[in-house]
Amino acid sequence: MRVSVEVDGHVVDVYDAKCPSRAVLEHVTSRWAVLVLAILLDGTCRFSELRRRIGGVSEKMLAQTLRRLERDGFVRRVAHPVIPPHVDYSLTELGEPAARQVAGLAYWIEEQMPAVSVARASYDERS
Amino acid sequence: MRVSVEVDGHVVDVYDAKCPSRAVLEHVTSRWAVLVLAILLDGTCRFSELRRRIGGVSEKMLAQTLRRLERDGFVRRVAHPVIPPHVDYSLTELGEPAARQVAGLAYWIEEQMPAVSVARASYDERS
DNA sequence: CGGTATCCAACACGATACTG
DNA sequence: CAGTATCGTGTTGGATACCG
Repeated sequence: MRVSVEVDGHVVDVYDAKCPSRAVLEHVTSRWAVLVLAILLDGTCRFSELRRRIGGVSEKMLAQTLRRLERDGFVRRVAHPVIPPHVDYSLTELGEPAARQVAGLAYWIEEQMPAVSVARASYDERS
Repeated sequence: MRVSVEVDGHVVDVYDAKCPSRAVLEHVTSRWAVLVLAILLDGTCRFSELRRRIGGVSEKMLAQTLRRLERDGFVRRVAHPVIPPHVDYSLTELGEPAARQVAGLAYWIEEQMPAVSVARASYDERS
């Protein structure tokens, strides 16, 4: 099963659920990954600072998100051998353009919120 | 709770879980919405054709995804009053740039898959 | 501080059956 | 054809407790 789409003169193939790139896309656009990437655009950040700035994320989910992004090569994890522990997270060369696109989408959506509200009001009225 | 990020000279604010734009972002980047938007970039499409081209999506989830995108103003639904029913889905003026960004990200990720594989191999080896 | 392990609730999702 | 309704389940995700 293949889905071919043209974007800016390029052909995009989105395969079925078993396509590996679809999994990566889901990692990057997942609930917490979007926010992690956006924050890391600001620069290196520690675990607990990420947790504080995102707000509402559990330790478990943040750790899971970070490990997945690290494994895919978007995030770099540097653990300093000190006590108490000190771990820095930052974007890799691969992660930065990803973060930029994701954050760009977030920014664009925020700009469009008035239009979205209008559309919703219109939809809800018809129903 | 506020997260400020600079992207291309703009300041992006990603608020906490109650921020309305965060919900819209999740709608647009959700599992099936990404694929629906990508396909609709190709042009108008009927319900069953969407279902066929995506592959692996249930009627329920496709309907739910389409309704959410329609309500947010990204997708236009046109029902022709004929028997058997004929319903066309297409992108709105708001939906097209959204679809372009999402599909662009999907395309970019697919390009980076070799790098992702290398990163994964490296990560898995260290563990 | 920066996690992991465990448990449990909510819900996302799919399968199936049914309808205008 | 284009859905809706209902049900069952598997995964997601939060809370809590604990560890190096």
